[in-house]
Amino acid sequence: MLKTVFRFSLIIVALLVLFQLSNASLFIPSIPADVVIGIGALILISLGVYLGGNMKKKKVIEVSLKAEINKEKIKELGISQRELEVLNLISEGLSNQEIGEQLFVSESTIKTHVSSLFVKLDVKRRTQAVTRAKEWQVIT
Amino acid sequence: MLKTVFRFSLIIVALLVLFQLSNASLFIPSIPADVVIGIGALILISLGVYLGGNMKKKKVIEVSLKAEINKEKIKELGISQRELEVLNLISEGLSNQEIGEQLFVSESTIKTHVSSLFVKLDVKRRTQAVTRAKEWQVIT
DNA sequence: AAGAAGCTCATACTTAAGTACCAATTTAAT
DNA sequence: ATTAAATTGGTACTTAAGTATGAGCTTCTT
Repeated sequence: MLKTVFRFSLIIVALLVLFQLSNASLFIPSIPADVVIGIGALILISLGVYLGGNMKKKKVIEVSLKAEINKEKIKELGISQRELEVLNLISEGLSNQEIGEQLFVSESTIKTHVSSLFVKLDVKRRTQAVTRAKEWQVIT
Repeated sequence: MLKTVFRFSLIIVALLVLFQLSNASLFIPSIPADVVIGIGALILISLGVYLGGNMKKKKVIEVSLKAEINKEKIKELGISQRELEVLNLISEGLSNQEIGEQLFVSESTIKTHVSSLFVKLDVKRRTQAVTRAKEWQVIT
């Protein structure tokens, strides 16, 4: 927001400078008006490139960051908080036992969560679960 | 390339139009010079935004597309063509048997490739292999 | 020609993954 | 307070994954 204000200020300043220059050129014949206009044009184009570039950049970054997790989809699938944790650890390549150790529960519990996840994601294997979950933006 | 030429043509045309306008304003007092300059400035800034926007856009897209596969890394790890195929199918969630069917070889062969891959990627499980391979840009 | 590397396949084995059922406990919602 | 959902855990079982080893075959290089 502050940056936007800053940019508009820049535009205004640039315009004022341009007006001053044009007035000067009209009263000082030693500097041709064409040269002044040319310089002004270059400055304005540069300014436009700067402003436009930043705008586009932000847009792209926002898009790539927004494409992360779809909470509605998770709810729609009925995936619980705990299941989501397990799913993320699966995607990191951990075994059921390792996941159990990390979450301080037994391997049996993890197996229950995993089986439940497979039903909700409609898959048969954990590798499939990972790709499917990324497809559906359940994980990143 | 053609687009670049087109853009520069646009710049030149815009400059010429601006010069004409400025000349006209100097001889036709009914139109204040300030107004002409203001309009010209707006046109130039718009042009700059358009040009700069496109440039940045291309840059970002190139970066996001370039971050795909690191062939040198694959060579460095000594991963063969066939192993790479198997690795990609693993990342898609296929079982050893399914991979064998898809590549018209036995499950035994796939197991051999998989074990070989695990050594090269320094992992113990196929889920780990996928995350490691993506880390190292061996697959996308 | 001989060796190296890649691809293939098999057997035998161990381990992890996944399924099916059941059940106790906790937590959140009605 | 009662129902429903979530979390936890167990047993018993089947299936897939992964390891180890050996071997035949092709291709490419030296």
